[in-house]
Amino acid sequence: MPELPEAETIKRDLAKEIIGQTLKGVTVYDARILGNNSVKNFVSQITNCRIVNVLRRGKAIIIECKKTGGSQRGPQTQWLVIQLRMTGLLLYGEDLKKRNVRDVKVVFELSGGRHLNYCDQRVFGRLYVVRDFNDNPYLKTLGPEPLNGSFEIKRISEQFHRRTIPVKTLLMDQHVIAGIGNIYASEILFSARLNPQKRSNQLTRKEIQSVYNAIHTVLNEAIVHRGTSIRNYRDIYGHKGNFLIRLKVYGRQDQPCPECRSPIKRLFQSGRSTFFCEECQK
DNA sequence: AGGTCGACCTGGCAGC
DNA sequence: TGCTGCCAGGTCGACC
Repeated sequence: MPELPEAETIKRDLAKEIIGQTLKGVTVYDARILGNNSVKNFVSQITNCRIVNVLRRGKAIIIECKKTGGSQRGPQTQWLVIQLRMTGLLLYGEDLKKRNVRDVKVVFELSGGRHLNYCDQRVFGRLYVVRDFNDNPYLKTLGPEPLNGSFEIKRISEQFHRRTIPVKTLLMDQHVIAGIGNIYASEILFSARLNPQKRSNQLTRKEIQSVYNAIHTVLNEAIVHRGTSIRNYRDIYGHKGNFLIRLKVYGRQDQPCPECRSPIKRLFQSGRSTFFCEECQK
C-alpha cells in the first residue's frame, strides 16, 4: 500500500481539491470496505457533510467533516478515516463506476460536481467514520509521526532498546513509528548503512542516530518525488509516483549496489521481503 | 509480554 | 494457450 510518502501526496492533493465541498451523496458497491459498519449507517453518517480539512496520520488519510443541519447545537465534527492498506486508491474526477473502471468500491459525489472514487483490487482497505480518534483502534495506538517536530530521538532510542526484534521489523511497527512500510524500511536501512537483521536492542547510539537521520532523508525525498509506484499505487489524478527509479535497494535483488557494485541480497523477515547490501550494511 | 505466522483478497507474471 | 505456484506498498488475531 501507500506508505507515508504516498499517503502524504494524496493528502496534499486532496486538500487542494476537496476542502470546502460538501459530500452530497455516497454509493457503496462493496460493503467489506466498511468493516463492521452497515452501508445504511455509513451513508447517513457521511451524507451532507462539509469537508473542512484533510489530514494524514501514519498511512491513513483522514477527511475532517462537519455534519450540516444535524444537531441544534451546531455542526458536529467527524472524521472519515481511510486506510488504503495494500491496493486502495483514491481517484478524483468522474464517477468511475459509470466508466466501468475495475475495483470501484465506493463513490462520493461532491457538491462541485466531481467525484471521489475509492478503488481497491484486494479489498484490504477500510473506510471508517469516527467522532474521536480514540474510537479508531488503528489511530489510537499509532506511534509518533516521523516528520513532525515532536519526533524525538530519545523516545525512539527507548523503544529500540526495549525490543529484541530485527531493526527492519521494528521500523515497520506502526506503534513505534507511524507510516514506514516495507519499501521505505529497506531504503532507510540502506541509507543508514545498517544491516536489517541486526536486533534493535543491539544498536549503538550512533547507529540509532543514523537510522533517525535516514528516516527524515528518505521519507522527505520520496514525498518530493510523489511516492513510489511499484504496481498499483496512483495519486488522486491517476498518475504514478516518481520515486521508483530512485530506489536504491528495494526490488533490486541481484542488481549491483549503487555504492559498491556487489549484488543486492534479498531475505525474508516476518513474512516480508527485505533488500539490502551485505557489503555496505553491517 | 513480545515475537512470529497465517488469514484476509485479487491479479499479474514466470515457468512448464 | 492454459495451468500452477509465487509474489505483492498492510494489519490483525491466534498462538507459542
